[in-house]
Amino acid sequence: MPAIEDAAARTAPPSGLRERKKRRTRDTLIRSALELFDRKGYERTTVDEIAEAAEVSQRTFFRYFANKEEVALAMQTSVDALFLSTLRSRPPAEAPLAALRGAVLATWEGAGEVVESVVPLALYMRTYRMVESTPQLLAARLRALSEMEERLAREIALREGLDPGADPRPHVLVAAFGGVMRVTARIWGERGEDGLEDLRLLTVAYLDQLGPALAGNWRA
Amino acid sequence: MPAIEDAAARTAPPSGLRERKKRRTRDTLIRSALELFDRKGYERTTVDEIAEAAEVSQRTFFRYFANKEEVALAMQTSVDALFLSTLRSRPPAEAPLAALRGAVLATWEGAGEVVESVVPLALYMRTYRMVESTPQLLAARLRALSEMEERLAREIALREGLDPGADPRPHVLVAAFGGVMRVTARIWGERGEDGLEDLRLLTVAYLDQLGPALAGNWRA
DNA sequence: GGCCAATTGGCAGGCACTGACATAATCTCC
DNA sequence: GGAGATTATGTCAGTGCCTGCCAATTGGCC
Repeated sequence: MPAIEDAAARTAPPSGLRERKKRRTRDTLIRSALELFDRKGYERTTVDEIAEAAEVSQRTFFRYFANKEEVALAMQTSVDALFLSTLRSRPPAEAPLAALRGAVLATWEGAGEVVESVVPLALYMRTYRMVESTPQLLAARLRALSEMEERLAREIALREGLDPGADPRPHVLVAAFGGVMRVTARIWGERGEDGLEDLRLLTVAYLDQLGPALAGNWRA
Repeated sequence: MPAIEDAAARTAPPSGLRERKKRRTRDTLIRSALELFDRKGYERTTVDEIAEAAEVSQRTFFRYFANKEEVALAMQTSVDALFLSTLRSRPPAEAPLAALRGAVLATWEGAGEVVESVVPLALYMRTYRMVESTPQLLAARLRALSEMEERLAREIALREGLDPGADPRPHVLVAAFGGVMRVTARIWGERGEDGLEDLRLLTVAYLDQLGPALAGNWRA
């Protein structure tokens, strides 16, 4: 059930009845879980409750998701996959940082559809914030992002025709980029704004500060 | 048991017998845990085994550490605290990034002592690598680093006389810096080198790539 | 309809973690 | 140096996450 398979399953047309049913079960589990989390909080929701709401056994839940965290992060995982494929389709002439920046913004354009096919967008946004404020979920999310960065670095190295094992720049760039993305996510979560548009603006503003922030002396 | 208290307890001279005994129990728990983790692996070590090795009840273990992850990361938490205080004692004239860079290197100078007072340095280094390769621990570690970054950003803002809520630069700088630190930790972990010196060299090399990596076009 | 493979449910059990209460060890003050 | 307050520890019972195992059900295919 890694992200790659999810993306494939979501992209490929559902072949038989079996596949379609699995997809439906999975989506139902996600929707049930996120609604319960939203209503009662993550920690006070048990896996049994999620399974019951989705009308499957607890055992089946764990066949779809390795653990409780995974279902909470399922939609973000989908968006991550979308981001990666968006990056791949960026014009090769773009500079690395520009490509990353462009890919984020483009992803958030199309993310709405992907999300809405499973859960209401508003619920997703509340989940996004819940992740930021729930220690266990934040930890899991950060780990997922760390794996994501590894993939991004490889992608950037590929674009630039570099060996990612030899040249540090892809890793360093992606690390800096990822760092900024996390800061904006956190700060956006702390503020009360629900809108995706606020998140976009914040991201752009912060990304544009990367250069100035690294400049030697701010007081000059 | 947050990092702040630990640092205080470790710095302040143990007042009474009670305090000394608590410190000893805590250190014994850490040592027992890290040795077991090193020998049998993190997941295959139970809290009961750790408690037994330290000759306390399981319940007592959980009075010293909120969870199994915490004891695994205890030493890194101490080093983090050392890093923060090292940063505070940096000359105010230093530019932000230079201060961070200087503080890391200085910290690793003094970290040996802090660590050795509880566990052998070699065991600590193996633990460091174990964290990188154990998903659950890595997640917890990344979360701790994220909190650390928040503190660092406040510290940088203080140095520069800025309002961290208004000026994005402290957060952005620290995020980029933290990103690079994580990349070096991961890459160092993937390679086979045990030495702290290798980690130092890698860190310096990667930090120096921050500027070039952000430059518009690498192929120019 | 009937065989094969995949999916699901039910159950038992391990392990992390918590609340409640009793016991034992330190501390304080006289 | 002992009584009483304070704090640390142990024991026990219980909850919830997660897994292995086997039986039952369901969809794919001839």
